[in-house]
Amino acid sequence: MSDKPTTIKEIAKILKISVSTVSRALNDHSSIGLTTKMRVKKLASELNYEPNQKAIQFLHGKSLIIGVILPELSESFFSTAISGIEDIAYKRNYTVLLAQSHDDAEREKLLVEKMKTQRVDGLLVSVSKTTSTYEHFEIFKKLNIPVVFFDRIPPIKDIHYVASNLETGTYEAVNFLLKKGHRTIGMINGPNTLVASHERKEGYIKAMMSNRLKFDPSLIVSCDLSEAGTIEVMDTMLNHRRKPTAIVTFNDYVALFAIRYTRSLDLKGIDFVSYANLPIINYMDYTPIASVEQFPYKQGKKAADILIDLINKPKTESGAEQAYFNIVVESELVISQSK
Amino acid sequence: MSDKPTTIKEIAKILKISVSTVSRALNDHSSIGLTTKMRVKKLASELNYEPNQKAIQFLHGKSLIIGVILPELSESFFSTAISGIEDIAYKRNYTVLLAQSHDDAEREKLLVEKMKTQRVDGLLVSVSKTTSTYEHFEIFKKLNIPVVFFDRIPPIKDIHYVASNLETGTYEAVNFLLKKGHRTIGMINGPNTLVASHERKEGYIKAMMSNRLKFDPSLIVSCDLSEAGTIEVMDTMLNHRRKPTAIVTFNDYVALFAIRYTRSLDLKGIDFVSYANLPIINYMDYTPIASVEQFPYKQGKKAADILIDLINKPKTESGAEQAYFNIVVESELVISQSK
DNA sequence: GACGTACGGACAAACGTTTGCGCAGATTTA
DNA sequence: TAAATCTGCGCAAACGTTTGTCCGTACGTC
Repeated sequence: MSDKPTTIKEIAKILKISVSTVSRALNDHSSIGLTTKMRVKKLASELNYEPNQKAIQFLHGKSLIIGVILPELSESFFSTAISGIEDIAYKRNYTVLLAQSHDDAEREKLLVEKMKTQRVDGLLVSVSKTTSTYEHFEIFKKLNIPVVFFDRIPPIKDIHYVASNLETGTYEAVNFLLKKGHRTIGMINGPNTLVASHERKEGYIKAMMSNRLKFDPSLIVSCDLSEAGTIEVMDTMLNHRRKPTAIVTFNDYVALFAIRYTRSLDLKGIDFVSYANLPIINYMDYTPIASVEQFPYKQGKKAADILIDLINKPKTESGAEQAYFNIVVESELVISQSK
Repeated sequence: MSDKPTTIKEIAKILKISVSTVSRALNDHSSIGLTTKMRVKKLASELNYEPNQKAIQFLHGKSLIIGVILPELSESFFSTAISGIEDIAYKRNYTVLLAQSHDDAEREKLLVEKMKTQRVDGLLVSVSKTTSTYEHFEIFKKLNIPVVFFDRIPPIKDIHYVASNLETGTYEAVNFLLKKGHRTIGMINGPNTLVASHERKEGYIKAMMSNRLKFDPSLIVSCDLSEAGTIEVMDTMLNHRRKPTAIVTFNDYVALFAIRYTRSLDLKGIDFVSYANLPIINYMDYTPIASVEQFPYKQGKKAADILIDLINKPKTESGAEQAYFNIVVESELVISQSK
């Protein structure tokens, strides 16, 4: 009784009907009589019958598992995203096979292998910072397993991805600062290799243009995002012939470093705007006055939805043009509660 | 070629040997000749053969999946824990089926159902705050599927669990403060209903006792952990006839609230010790001088290890005494880098 | 030359489920 | 009344792998 789970066979034997009839009855197949259906369902629930998912998945050649590879599970942005991913996967009857690369390209490669071995039906990836080659994802294309990239998009063509467009939010951010009266706005940007850096820059430029202001490229500086790097570029900024009265920072960490540094210099009056990565920022004293929100939860949901859509999409005939999802979740400026 | 994955059958056909021979060859069975083994393995790797896990799992009646139900994936403590869980699961060839209850007892019940349907081999649970009945876990006992509770332990007997003992860390914390010369140490504790509050209190008392100091119960105050609540109890503390020179706070949030409040009052010289929940705390200016670390990553690893051990343990004969794992991960005081 | 004994490999069953096909009996249609 | 259609159900194959059993060949022993 409390040993092995009930199978469809046992039900068939007890009811003295065939296994196929039981199966069809449980699946409400039209060719089964109402009375038979009732009898089967009744007994099934009495015996606590649960269909063996493994058998079904095996039969259908589907695993109902989506692989998710993220750089760091403990980072707020990603753990929020995974929350969205899980919610969608759950809703659509998929299981999440979770793994983290710890921003290590080698480990990422291994994980991709593992996902292949586990025969995931689809893969959701936010590539590690150190990943520079992308052949390991090609295998999935060959196997017809959809891959959706998420947030950190590799610079290759013909891929599905979901990412936030930081241009919009940046545009709003700079606009906001201009409206507040700032005229010299600095930007601590990330490495030029990142798409995200480019978007920030574009947003900045567009905001200046649409306000008919001259764009001064020297006010945008690149930074490796470390504390030392931040301090270095802050020095550059502060010694600039046009010292900024407001600074847009690449992320909350950079903002924290920069704010701490200005305060250590007893500098006041510089307004900071950042990009929301850290929930805790709300609990702090000296924080950016506004923040570009990227909605990781929403992004995660969207990415999972697309991936599962792709999995269930009828096969494209070979040669047919494949459509690639390039979903952009618009970022948005959120102004901090004044305290 | 690039369509369906290679199967053992195809290898057999190409090599004109039987499927079983191929299987045994790949598994290094002793009854297969060396030359055959070589030929099989060579072809297998050429064809990128990967054993179909679903088929194997199905055959063995094992899913190789462990279910993990946590209250909130986006909370740092839990996302760090899941990181540890995943690392162990990965290492031991298990897959993590992840779900979050959002601290909702109803949803938790549903998830437990779902896990049963998915036929997980084991379940790892940190119960939701609102869970008050525990029958939904009984089913697993009946089905002989091990359940390991994690961090948030339900108040029932005969269960496996892994949790941290905050008493040790608290003891160290208070001791540390005493050694630093503090004699009046306050504690902002959580609701009395929580086991965790009790452990903190015990640690506090033991530290005082072992230093032959009088324990003043009025120095320990209960708090609802909100900002308003924190400020309220801080007022109580600060107006206490014995104003504390050091305060142990229930968690980092409370510490932040309290520190912010003292600074808004221009109060200096109070040392804070907290319990580590937030990684970001390291990036901040005014932080606790020390922190009781609970090692969620380590806890997660331990819990996953125990669960998988239980899964693979030979069945206990009915009637035999079942041993329950009650693992306590000691908490530990970590002193902040002086800056 | 009859025997035991390795060795290398094949055969087939089993896991639980779905599903195409076929086959009765009952009902409707011509 | 015979033929066509419908209804309800059973048979058996299939998914990929492991594993117990059996079979044939070659070798060595008495």
